[in-house]
Amino acid sequence: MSGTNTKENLLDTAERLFAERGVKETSVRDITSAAGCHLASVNYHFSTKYGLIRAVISRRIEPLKKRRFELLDAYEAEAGNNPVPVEKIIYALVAPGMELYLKNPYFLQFAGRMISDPDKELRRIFVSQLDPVFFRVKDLLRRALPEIPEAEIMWRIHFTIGAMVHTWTNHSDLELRSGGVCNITNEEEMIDRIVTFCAAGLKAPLG
Amino acid sequence: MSGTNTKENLLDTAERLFAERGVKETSVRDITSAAGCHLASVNYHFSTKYGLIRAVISRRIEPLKKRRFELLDAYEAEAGNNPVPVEKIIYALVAPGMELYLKNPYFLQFAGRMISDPDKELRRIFVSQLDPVFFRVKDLLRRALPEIPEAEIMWRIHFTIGAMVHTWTNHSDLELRSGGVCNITNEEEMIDRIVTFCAAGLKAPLG
DNA sequence: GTCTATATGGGGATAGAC
DNA sequence: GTCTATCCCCATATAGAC
Repeated sequence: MSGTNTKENLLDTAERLFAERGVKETSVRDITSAAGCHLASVNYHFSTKYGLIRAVISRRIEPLKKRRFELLDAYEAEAGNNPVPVEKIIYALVAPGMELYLKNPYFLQFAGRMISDPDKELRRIFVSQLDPVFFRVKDLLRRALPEIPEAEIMWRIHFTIGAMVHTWTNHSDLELRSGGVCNITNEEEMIDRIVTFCAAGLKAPLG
Repeated sequence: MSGTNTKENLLDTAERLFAERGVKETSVRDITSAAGCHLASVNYHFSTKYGLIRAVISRRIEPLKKRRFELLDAYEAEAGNNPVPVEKIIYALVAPGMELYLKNPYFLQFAGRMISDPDKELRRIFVSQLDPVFFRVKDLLRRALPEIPEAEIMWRIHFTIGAMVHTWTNHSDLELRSGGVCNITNEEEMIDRIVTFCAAGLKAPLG
């Protein structure tokens, strides 16, 4: 392994092993030997193991955020002065993750776990990236659902994120439990499933 | 620390530290020194660290399952030959966790993370305990929602579990994000919030 | 049952040759 | 940029005195 490939190679390998075994459970030795390069290369390219973790995350999370904002921008332009439909707002939140998941499940399996990681620094990387999306979605939903109080909207976005993340991390348990019936074959079908469930929840009259 | 108190004390302390820092991030030394007893006591009472982890889990998870079944039994008796209302089915799934969470948040913060832990053995402890509840809930929901196909029902239970678990693990991030507006003060209010959202999602016509 | 001392292994990081 | 050898720390687990 030589040249600039080493860096990408380390990022790919670390991403996969972090997803399969966990961050703490994956040693720098595991990563370098699986990547076919040498122990010191991690410290050379990323200074510390922590630096490698941060690099694995930031490589994917920025494009994800960008894609969500692009979709929301498009829907808002399309709606003109009308509120953006709830389904479209949720679609913009859910679809970019699902697209990435089907191309490469490793990152989102890993990210889904990191969102509730006890390590505050690591969790903050995700939470702070999700913040702008959260508030944009909240403002759009307030216009679409004027009869639901703001606090309730925020809770319901929280539940939506929970349903989405649980799918990244745990859909294979459901596949097992259902005897293979509940599997992710079709991207749009899967996105629709989440959007239908969460949009109905978001619109629900107060209990 | 002497007598049988040591064992309970170790379980309580481990539960708290596992929730606050994570399992892998908490050493046996951390636990014993916080509990005020000595390093070897963990191996004496639980053989290994892994044995302690299993003991922490099984102490809470069995009563939780029992409570869910009790509620479902009561609702089913009450309904007679009619289907149990969707809201009550979801209530039985969600309420026992929320009750425990407000008495002692540590276990469910920890459990919520373990549900997607890469360690298959640990994850299986939860998944296998949740299995009977899952299938019971599924069967009751099929009767309550005959127009929704079984696979779709299972996906929607999966989303419900995601919303519930995300609340155990991440509601404090939402509290922060919302400037303290979204907090868990009232138990019944919080349960209603989840039940209203998820019941609407479960009943949603196919998209 | 409790505690000390210690065995044994694996971890991250670095110095310095190439 | 790459690789070896090594430093040093912290982990789990155990032997054996009390």
